[in-house]
Amino acid sequence: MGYKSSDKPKTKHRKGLWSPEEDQRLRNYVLKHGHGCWSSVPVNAELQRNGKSCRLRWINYLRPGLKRGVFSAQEEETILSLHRMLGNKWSQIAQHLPGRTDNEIKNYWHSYLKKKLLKAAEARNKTQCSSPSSDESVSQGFGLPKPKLLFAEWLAPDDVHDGSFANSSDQQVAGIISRDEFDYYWSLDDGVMPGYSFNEGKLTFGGKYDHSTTSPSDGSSGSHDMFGSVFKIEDQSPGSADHFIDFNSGDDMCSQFNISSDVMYI
DNA sequence: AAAGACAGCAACCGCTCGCAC
DNA sequence: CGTGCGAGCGGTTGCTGTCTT
Repeated sequence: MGYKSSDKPKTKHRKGLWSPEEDQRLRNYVLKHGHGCWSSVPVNAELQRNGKSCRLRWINYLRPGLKRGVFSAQEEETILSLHRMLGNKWSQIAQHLPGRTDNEIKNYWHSYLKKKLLKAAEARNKTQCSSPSSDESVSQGFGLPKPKLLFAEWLAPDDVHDGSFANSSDQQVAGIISRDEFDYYWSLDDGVMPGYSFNEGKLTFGGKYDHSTTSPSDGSSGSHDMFGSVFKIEDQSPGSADHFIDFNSGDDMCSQFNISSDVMYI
């Protein structure tokens, strides 16, 4: 690995902060020619940076349509909801926040949201340390508002599109979908989901989370790996077929989501 | 006013993945 | 099938501005 000193590439790439001139060069070049192959961008744009650095600068700072400034409460809640589902998949989270970059979201998480979660957890632990049910604090997601996951299959199209369902459904569905995430954030016996039960790894409602269909082929699919499971939604209308979201399929599960406001539709 | 501590953010680094050969 | 290369991602680092002592 690595080069002997005599074999090192001749080009000395600049590092550190970008100057306004460099930004201007990169912006002009990409807007005019597109980036194409990033490794050729610095050469063509006469920048003493490497392609990787150019790409990052463009994506995180120069790209048109970027939203700068503080995150709104709605964006914050979206990040929290998605992070509970996806973990540190910043690029996937960023896809649901137009104008925000993965780097920005990641920084925001590390500098603010993570601390906020910890504080909330501490506060909850303090208030509940005398309570007999310590698990409850965990199942309620550090005291944060529960994400609202709605299954579009169940909704009238109008409801899905105008969001009215979302505004009236807080007591109908609130939660997220992996089994352990259920354990973690979803209090199934707290009455918010009448008619739903969770038995032997199966969530039974109109649809069910069928843990028995989990593929064991990938040993890495631990019990905390929602992607190692198949989420099965049974349409409640007679004669209709079951629907699966197969987290083993390799498909980007986010592509199957439609997020509107703070509500995620499947 | 100066120095140290801290927080936020931009950028770098190392790794993985996909693709072409 | 193995190798090389480019792109993309996530963790980490380090710079800079602000706050505290």
